Amino acid sequence: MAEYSISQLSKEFDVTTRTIRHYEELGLIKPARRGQTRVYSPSDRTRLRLILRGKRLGLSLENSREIIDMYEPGKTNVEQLKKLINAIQAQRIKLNQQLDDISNLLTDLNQAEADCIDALKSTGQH
Amino acid sequence: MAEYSISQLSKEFDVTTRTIRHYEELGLIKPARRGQTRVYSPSDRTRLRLILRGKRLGLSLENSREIIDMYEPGKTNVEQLKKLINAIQAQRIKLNQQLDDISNLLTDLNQAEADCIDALKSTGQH
DNA sequence: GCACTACTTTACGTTAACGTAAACGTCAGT
DNA sequence: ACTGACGTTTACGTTAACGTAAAGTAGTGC
Repeated sequence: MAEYSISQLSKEFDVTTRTIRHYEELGLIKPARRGQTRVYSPSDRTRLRLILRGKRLGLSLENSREIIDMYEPGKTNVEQLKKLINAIQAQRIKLNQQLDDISNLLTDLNQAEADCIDALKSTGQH
Repeated sequence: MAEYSISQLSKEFDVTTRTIRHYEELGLIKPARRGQTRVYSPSDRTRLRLILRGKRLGLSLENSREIIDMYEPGKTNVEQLKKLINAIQAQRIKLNQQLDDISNLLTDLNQAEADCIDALKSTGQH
């Protein structure tokens, strides 16, 4: 019914509730409240997903906030938009660098694995 | 002549000398010494490159050390080799996840940028 | 009514990855 | 002999991203 508790999200994404509250302290998520209890909307859930994706990519939470905020039009200020486009471009460059890194690392891993397998073979064992 | 000073490497890779020494404290690089001065070989330089690549991918230094150590045959112990192959496989899974993340993020960025440009157009400005 | 469970706030603790400062050695140039 | 430029060690400081413990609230089952 498009509504989540903190422990539900915590289980779904395998993070502690402390972590989720921490993101709120930093202003990354702003769940509604029923009484004093946090109530998360699908949109809140999406933000959490994006934050965690950012983490997997090695972004800081501050960095993730900026990126996530790009998706929300909000400020229709021209200068703001131009800044955003620049930020997007910068981010794209970083990501392409990461793609390159990953590609190289994968190649290296293949090589390392092949070496391992060779070494295993030469021991006569399996 | 296949030999580098700490400041040379620091400039080449745009990190501080403190950072390079820190990696040595953690046992990630073991440069030779001329007197008490550090002397880096091409192999040391490569290790540094790999560490920094790991950083860009969001790996911990500890994590990077493990990966880098995969490249050096060294232990021809069968169990060791099998453990390495497993580690490599795990790493590969993480990297493929990252590839997915990046691909998604790039798509999102394209969308965000398109939205920005649309917003700019509608203001009549350029 | 009482235990249980899930939620809350407050606040100090911890770890990784360096930053930064102090105090010193060594060699090249003037 | 003095001044930089570059190197060294030692050691405390800092920031991000939570962990962890304490103490309280609020509904649910029996």
